[in-house]
Formats: sequence, C-alpha cells, structure tokens
Amino acid sequence: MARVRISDVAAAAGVSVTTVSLVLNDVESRISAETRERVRAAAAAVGYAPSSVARGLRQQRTNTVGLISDQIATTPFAGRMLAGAQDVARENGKLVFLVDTSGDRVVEDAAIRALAAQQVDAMIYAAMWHRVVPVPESLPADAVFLDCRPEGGGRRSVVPDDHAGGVAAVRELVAAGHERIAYVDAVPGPGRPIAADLRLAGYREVLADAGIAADPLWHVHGEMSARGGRDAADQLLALDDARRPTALFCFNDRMAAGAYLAVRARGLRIPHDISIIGYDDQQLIAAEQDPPLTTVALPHYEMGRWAMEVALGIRVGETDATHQMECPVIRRDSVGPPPAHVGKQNRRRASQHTERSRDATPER
Amino acid sequence: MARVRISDVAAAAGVSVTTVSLVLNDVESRISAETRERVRAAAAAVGYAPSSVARGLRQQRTNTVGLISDQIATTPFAGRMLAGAQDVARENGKLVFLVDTSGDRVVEDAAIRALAAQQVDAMIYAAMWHRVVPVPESLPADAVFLDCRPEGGGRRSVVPDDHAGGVAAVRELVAAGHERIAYVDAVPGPGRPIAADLRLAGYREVLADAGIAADPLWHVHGEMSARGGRDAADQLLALDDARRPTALFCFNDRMAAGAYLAVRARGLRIPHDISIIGYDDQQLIAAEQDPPLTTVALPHYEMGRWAMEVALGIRVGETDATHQMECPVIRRDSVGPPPAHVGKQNRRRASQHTERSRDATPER
DNA sequence: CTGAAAGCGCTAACAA
DNA sequence: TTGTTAGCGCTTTCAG
Repeated sequence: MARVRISDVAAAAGVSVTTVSLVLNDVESRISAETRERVRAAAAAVGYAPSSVARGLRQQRTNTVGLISDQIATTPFAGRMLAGAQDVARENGKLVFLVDTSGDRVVEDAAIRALAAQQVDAMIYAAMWHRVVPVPESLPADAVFLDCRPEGGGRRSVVPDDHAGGVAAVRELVAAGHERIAYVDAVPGPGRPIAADLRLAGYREVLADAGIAADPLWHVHGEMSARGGRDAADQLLALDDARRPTALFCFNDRMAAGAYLAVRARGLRIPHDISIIGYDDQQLIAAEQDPPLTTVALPHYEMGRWAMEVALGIRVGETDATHQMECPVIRRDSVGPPPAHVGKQNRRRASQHTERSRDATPER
Repeated sequence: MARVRISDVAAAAGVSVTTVSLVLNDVESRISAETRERVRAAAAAVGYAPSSVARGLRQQRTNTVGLISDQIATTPFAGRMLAGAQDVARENGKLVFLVDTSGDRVVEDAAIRALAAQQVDAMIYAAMWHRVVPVPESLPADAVFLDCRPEGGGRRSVVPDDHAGGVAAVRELVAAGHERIAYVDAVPGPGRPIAADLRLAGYREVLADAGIAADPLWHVHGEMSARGGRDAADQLLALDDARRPTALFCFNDRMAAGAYLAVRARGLRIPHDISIIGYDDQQLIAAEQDPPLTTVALPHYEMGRWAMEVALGIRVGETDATHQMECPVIRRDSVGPPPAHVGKQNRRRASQHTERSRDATPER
C-alpha cells in the first residue's frame, strides 16, 4: 500500500496542497471554516500522515534529538535518566535517537556524525556515572552533558550534587544522635569516582561542624561491591568497644549491602546496634534489604529531564555551568539512635544537630 | 555556519553533483580513479557530510528503526535487550529511535504513528517481561515482538524459553543428587507471569522424569520480592525433617535472595544444608549474594539481537512463529549435593540424571 | 480566502 | 567517463 501524500488529500478535498498544508498545520490564516472542515475530513478519510522526512528537509528541523551514551542501556538505574529525557522529549513532540557506544571512542565519533547527518535538533551526551569526560571533537558546541562534566568545562551539564548528598547523609546520622560515624569509602587511585571524594568532603564537613573529632580509623576503603563493603565494614566492627563506630555511611548501596553481612556475621542488629546509610537508592538492593536500607537517592530521572529541557531550549537562562542536582535522603529502617550505653553524655549536642538537619537543602 | 551541500563539493572539485554522489556512495561506476580522488579530497576539505534527511526523502528509506517499549528504559536487565538490538543496528549502519511509552496505550499509539511518519525502515515492539501483549492497531504488520507474544499470534516474536529454563534448573538440582526439590513460585491469579507456569511445567516434568514423586507441600507461593521469597521459603523450612526439601528452585532471583534470608534465619548454610537456584541472573542480586547464587539467565542481549536481525531482514527464513531462546544455567556456589544424611540410597539414580543434564539443550 | 510554484539536498534515469 | 535534470513530499513566499 503506497504512501498517501498531501496531494492525495488535496485532490480528495478539491483544494490545493497549500490549503491542506495550511489547515493541517494550524497556520493562522484566513482559510474558511468550511474549507478547513472539508480538508480535515478528507485527510482522515484517506488516512493521511505527513512525512516528517519531507518536512524535515524543507524546514531544516527534524524534531528529533540524539542521545549518546557510553552504557546508558546496560546500567540499572541510568535507565531512569533515559526515562526523564524521554518524557520531556515526548511532551514536546520530539523523538529521541539513542546510541549506546559501549565506551568505544570510534563508535562514539561515528555515532555523533550519524546523528548530525540526521539533522537532530539537539544532542545530549550522557555517562552512566558521575565523572569527567573528554569532549568528543565532533560534538556540537550546544550539546548538553548528562551525569558527567566536560573536561575543561564551558558546556552545559548536569550532575548529582554528591557533596551535598554526603552532607545530608551524615547529618541524618548526627541527627539520630550518632557521634562515632564511619565512612566506608571506595578505594583510592585511578578509577575512583569523583563522587567518592565529594561525599568524603561532605562527611568531614559535617563531623567538623558538629564538633566531632573523626577517628582516622573510621575511614576505611573497599572495592565497590558487596564483598568490598563487607570486608571494609568488618574492619570497623573489629575495633575495640571504645572506638567502634555506631553508624556507617557507605559509599554506595552495594557496599552497604555488604556491611549488612558483616554486621550480621557478628550477631549485631540493624539499626539497634549499628545504623547504616547508603547511597544511590538502587531499588533492587536498598529496598530489599532486611531491614530496608536508608540511603541517598541519585536524581537520575530529574537529571534526564533537566538535560532534555535545556537541550530543547525549554529551560532557558542556564549558564554554561555545571548544574548540581539535589540528592534526597530516602528514609527507610536502617538508621536509628545509637545503643543506649554509648555517647549518652552528648545527647544534648546531638539534638542541636537534629534541628539543623531539618533546614532546607544544604547550601552550596 | 551553514550546512555544506553536495553542490559545494562538486564546485570545489570541479565536477558535477552526480559525480560526487557516485564516488561518495561507492557506486560501481566508471569514474576515473583520478576524479575519484579529487572528489574525496574536496569533500574532506570542505567538511561535507551528506544529509540523511534529503537522502531519506529521495530513497524512501531512512536507515532508522523504531523501538517501542512499555518500560524498557526503567527496568534493570531489559537494558540488555536494548544493547543487543542497538549493537546489531549499529553494525548495519542503522540508528534506533527509542520510545518508552510507560505502558500508556495512547502514548503508544502516538509513538507508533510518529515513528511511521519518520519512515523508519522497521519497528520492534518490546515488553519488559515475557508476556502476551495486545497488538496495537497502528503497528505495521512486519513489526517484530521482543520479549512478548502478540495476542493471536501470527507475528514474528522472540521470547525466553522459560519451559526449557525450568527444566534446566531442576535438572541441575537433580544432577547434584537432590530428590526433595521445592518450587518457590509466584502467586496465582491475574498478574501472574506466564513464565511462572512454564517454569512450573518444567519443574514437574523433570521430577516425573526422574521418578520423584513431588510432595504437594513443596510447591509454595509468594510475592515476587525478597520478602515474598523469604516467607514462602520459610514454610518449606518449617516442614518436619522427613519432608523438608534439600533444594529450592525459586521463580526469580529476588525471591531466591529472600530464601537466603529464611535459610540463614534458621541457622542453616547454603549450599551445605540446602541448595538454591534462582532465575533471571540479575547481576546486582545473584552475583552479590553470599554465596553467589546459581541461577538461570534470561538471554536479553541475544533476544535483542535476534529481534533486530529479523527486523532488518538480516536473519531470514524466520517463520511467523514465536522464537524461543535458550536460558542457560549460570553456575555459581549455591548448589551442592544434599546433606549426607538424606537420600543417600538414591545416589545412583541421581547420577544418571547427571549424565542427562549434560545433553545439549533440552528438546521440546 | 486560495493557488502556483520554488526549493530543501539528494539520487538516479537518461543524455552526451 | 561525466553532466543534466527530474523528482522524493512538504512548506512557504508571492500572486491572484
């Protein structure tokens, strides 16, 4: 069955193609209501659907946007970014081209060129975790960076505010009355996420702020997996009673899940004996723990929306700077007050911090 | 900076646009090697990139394919399907339009029409879990269904072979020497995945085949979550010694993770006291358990590839039937022989099944 | 209020 | 071996 063209509609309605185009595109014009009606009826009757290809050629806009990513399709929560971007696109009548480069620079370059050849109206360059990315040479200057920062800056980008997230997490613990708070960190060295340093800074800031002298032994490292978290947490639990932390801030939920194992192995209970807070809010991990894990959520969906909104020019006035998006604390059941026999003398000071943690978003 | 057109290249090379088109598209033709070289140089010099929009209009093929899905972007492992489809597309110089409808029929219909207007060369309709889907009216007849079966059949589709997967899982257990094997199933009623019934059938088949009379109490149900799995498994563990199963086949990995909890709560060890096998191979769950969970993998990546290959006509000769794709057993550490004090007398028979389980894909 | 016609950038008959 | 030219289906001046 051959494609039905605008001329078919024109013929059916007994008017010119101009008229059809005018009414179907709602161009403010002086087409009589009667003709308008006739054209619409004819279009419906013959089952007309305009060719966006022809329209794209004529108007030089295709109503499509390209989304290039290293692995957006294969990482669990990054799909949320896609969904956010996708929703905004749809709300605005755009279709999105998705290209997953699996991190291959050659593929990436080819993809960007292919997208440019398609005359996409905008491009978004996404990473699956917060990091600094080299800017592909062929990438248009107005592309927006999603969940990554362009090397050298000077481009619009959106990333999670991991510093504020670290602050929020530790404040949550302080507010519950904890003073001996440990940070179960990722391993130093290359491959270390910048988020790890940002969250660490937040951790230190809150402790200093609360007048708590952090014991260096409370800062432990492990691989970013359940096993790594378990081993790192175990070091903490092995400390003698006077130094053993009552609360753990884990770099991510996988490590937190490992910490659960270490805690359980020693016959301790969460949150009765020890409180744990994670990061990422990975549904399959955090919500399924026993007890469910309190954590800090990565705002993937919102970042996806933001990126698409600025890419389409819906959200204006954004400077060429990096936008930091808030990471909210998701309260579940893994944080409680410290055991009665420790730190009682500081309860008063702790409650001041409770007040504080109720403030609005931490500044910065 | 204005777009550079083919005529610009022609001018720069001192030839006609035809010549440029011919050499740049490698059309077997009698263009002299010298001219060819000159054209290529000119194209590179002016930075020419052909407009796929114009080409699409002219050739009536756009080298794009549309992928409609209910929630492909937001479910963890379904991203693998996208990756598979994506890879095949890229290998063939196609770009894929992704549309996530969040299950909204109106959005879905609009998306299909938009894709048709874009003149995509093919369409794939994907679901995020194996089920029967109503066929959208506007969907082209040659669209291929991914991870779902079209209501009424008669379309090309690919789904996991959940029956064979169930068989493989239970054979794995039988091969290890188990006879008291339970199935931790999803709850009956609406919303029950068809995979649950298929796997159940596989379970029954293998037991019957092995001459094991299944105790009806070994078939328990629970919500498809860790909590549901824990509660269901606990019913099994509460059975008296003579009937308590030594191995659990869980409908999915989440439920298996719950079973771990139940086992641990009773002070039992995996796989020493009880063996567990899951389904799905959700990385974040299965690989991170302690011990790592043996499970059956859903071949998402392969299904994605298959769908794209038939959509593009690369894989030919596929009938209008449903293609079932093998689900391989992923061996980790949660399956071992049953405790020494049970079922010893049957060791011999069990070993026959070991032989059997080494066969190629189970027939059906 | 409506229509004729040009042209978006490209490919492919057909000519030369 | 290369060039001319007619569209692909649509939007949009410009005339009527």
